[in-house]
Amino acid sequence: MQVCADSGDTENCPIRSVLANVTGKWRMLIILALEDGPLRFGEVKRAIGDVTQRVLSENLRGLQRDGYLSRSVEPGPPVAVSYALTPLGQELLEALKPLVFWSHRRMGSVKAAREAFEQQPAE
Amino acid sequence: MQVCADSGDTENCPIRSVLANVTGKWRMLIILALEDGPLRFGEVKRAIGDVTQRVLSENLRGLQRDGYLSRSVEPGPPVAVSYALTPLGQELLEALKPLVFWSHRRMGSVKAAREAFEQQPAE
DNA sequence: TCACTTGGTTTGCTCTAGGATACCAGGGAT
DNA sequence: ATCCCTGGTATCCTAGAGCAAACCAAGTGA
Repeated sequence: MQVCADSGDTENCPIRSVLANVTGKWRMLIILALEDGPLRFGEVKRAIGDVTQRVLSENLRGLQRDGYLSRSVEPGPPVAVSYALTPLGQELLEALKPLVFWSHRRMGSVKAAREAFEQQPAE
Repeated sequence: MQVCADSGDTENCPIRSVLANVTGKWRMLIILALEDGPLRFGEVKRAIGDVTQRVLSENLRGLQRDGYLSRSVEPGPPVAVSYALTPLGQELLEALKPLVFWSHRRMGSVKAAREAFEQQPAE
């Protein structure tokens, strides 16, 4: 495969320089939330549920910075700010899907492994 | 798609309960390093490059806990401990590949977006 | 004038992943 | 006796992600 994981070439390792910014507790959730079209700030917040405004706006800015989503302000009476996936963000979403589907199918196996491991730290 | 990202149902959200443990700075790298067969502790460390023993053994334990890899000790004169992907771990690797390939192809776009964003915080 | 909405920012805290360094145990080799 | 090899563990510390709660600004409506 030869993807990296070798030599401390952090700068040119796609995992370290790209994927590291997709991890974190919220970013994947935000990208998935935007799958079906643009959402406003409050809608994203409601979709995810338990994220604070500060953390959400931080993460949105981070995703915008990496080019995954765009931010547009429509200055109606109550200022409306909406976020949408860019083409790059949609590509990322597609690349992400196999992983998301897999985790959905295998969640049970992982939880079982977890419990099994907890019970026998013997040996 | 309907994968979660809605309602604070953390427990049954595959992203939060499964994928959150694959993130972190080292775990993907470890899984990729083990793609071509079992490796011993020192070999994993050398493959990744700049990880401390403490952090590496923590992460290996975490991946073992979730059932992605197995640990086997062969008590030769210098004790040899080797790690290998389990079938579950290999499935995870397959699900991970599209994302890894994508990040490899698009690393340039992401870096460009990053630079463009830094230069115009105007407006 | 005051309260309410949306979409934030600011301050200050906590919690945990990760980092540096040292030590340990079993068995060589010298 | 002493030092090296393996694969760790023990301690202590730092930095950054995330949290809570307050504040802010523009506009609306009563």
